[in-house]
Amino acid sequence: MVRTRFAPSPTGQLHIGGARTALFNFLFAKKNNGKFILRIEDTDLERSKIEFEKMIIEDLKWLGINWDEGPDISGNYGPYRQSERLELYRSELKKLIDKGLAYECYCTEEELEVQRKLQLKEKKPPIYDRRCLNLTKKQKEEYINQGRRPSFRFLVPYKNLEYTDLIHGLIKIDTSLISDPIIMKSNGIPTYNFACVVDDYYMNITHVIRGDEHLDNTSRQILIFEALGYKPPFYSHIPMILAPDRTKLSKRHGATSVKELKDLGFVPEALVNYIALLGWSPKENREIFSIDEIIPKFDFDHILDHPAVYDMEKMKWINHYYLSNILPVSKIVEYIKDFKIENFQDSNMDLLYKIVEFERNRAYLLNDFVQVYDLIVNDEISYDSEVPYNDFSSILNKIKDYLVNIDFGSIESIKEGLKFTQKELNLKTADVYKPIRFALTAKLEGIELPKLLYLIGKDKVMKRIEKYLNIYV
RNA sequence: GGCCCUGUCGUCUAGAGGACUAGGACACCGGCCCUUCAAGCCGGAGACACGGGUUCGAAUCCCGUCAGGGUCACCA
Repeated sequence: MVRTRFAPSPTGQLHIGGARTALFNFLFAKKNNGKFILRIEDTDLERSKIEFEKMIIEDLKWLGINWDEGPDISGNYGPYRQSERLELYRSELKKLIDKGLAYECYCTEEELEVQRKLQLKEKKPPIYDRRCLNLTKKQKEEYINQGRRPSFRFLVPYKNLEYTDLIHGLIKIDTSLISDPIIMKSNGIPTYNFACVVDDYYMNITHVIRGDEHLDNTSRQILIFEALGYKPPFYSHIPMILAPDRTKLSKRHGATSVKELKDLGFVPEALVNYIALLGWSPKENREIFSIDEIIPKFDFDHILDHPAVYDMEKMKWINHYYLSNILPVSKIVEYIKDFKIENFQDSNMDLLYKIVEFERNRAYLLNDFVQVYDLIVNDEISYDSEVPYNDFSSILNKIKDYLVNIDFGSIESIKEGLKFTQKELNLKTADVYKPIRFALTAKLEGIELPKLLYLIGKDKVMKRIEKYLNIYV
């Protein structure tokens, strides 16, 4: 039985890269009728916050990536928070100590830092020199008397290690180049590389799918698996997602967390579709897939092994496609209500539905609907005095006389009315449309004018035009 | 600096030695539609990092160079 896991540390919001890692783990598990596990790696006491865990869980659920076992669901391999598994790590550490494969280290962080800098300065790789490996009992006592608490290091066996990564293929490493990693901190909390191994083993994880940045950790982890006498899982290191400047994605690159993207007006179906296509592609020339359509197609053969730069424009296009072609109007309305929309009253539900119907073919983000909503509901229009369009007044004075007589019953009748007006006044379409739109919204572009008029209604249309005419006499 | 990973249009990618005049999508440019702005439809431009091999034949295999990324924490 295939078992995969997504193991975020709750030290921040769910990142687009993390979301994709979760997605791939989810897809692979589902494809193989396996289980997908959510494990919280909260061994960093300083930075881990329960709020972040909640946010990550919320974002994952919003995306439609659901797990079979996790901190909020019972399972046979729990608990699913590392902070609740401390006893296990300690007993596993003891096994290593008994085998002579882990040793106490009394070096302080400051001492290690000094040594590291020295090595780097001499252009040497910063590797721990094992100075604490053969400490006598007396030396240890002295350190303890000084008030030092030991951390534990894993004794790396020097050899040529080979393993197969499901995406990169055969990987060879000379382990003598690896520093003995600290596996248990002096505060009694395990370190990532240790807790991860212990949990992957005890949770029966068969496939570890994670970002390329963990490739170097893998050799350490396999070594620990072997030292414990456990069989390591299969590893798949998926390429990283890079910012447009080809560096690691970070805050300074703008919206990169799922929450931010959600607040920008992206819809989960589109987001999932887009991130699935970053680093993976199906055989067909197709761009639009629902998560359920991807599951049977998903395989490691089509995961790329080079990083992908993420492109907000394409993400927007996919969002636009879902808004205009895929999602039902009711679903979009639901998302909009969930979205930040000020002064919304349930009595305007009908209006919202109409806006979605009329505007979906133009909208790229949910925010586009909200803007139209505001345009229609808000009668306080602030015309930018800088805009030199006061000359609309004379035309508008003529147009309004025709406008009063137009039948606002349907979009078609409005269209006809406008055409009639335009012909009577011997004007171009633009010369009729632009002034009306500007008087109504203080903008020169947007939703189709007849639709705008229909949604605002004749009364308000006439009032707004009068108001405009009063300002620009 | 050591080690590891990677290099196809600006970006995401198709490509598993001959089907490649290198295909698709976003963005870009042009046209059509509508005598508004868009959307939509049609078309255009645009890439195998470089240099050596191997082979009858290389985007595809090998080596080197260059370039990018990752990593070397009592962070994960």
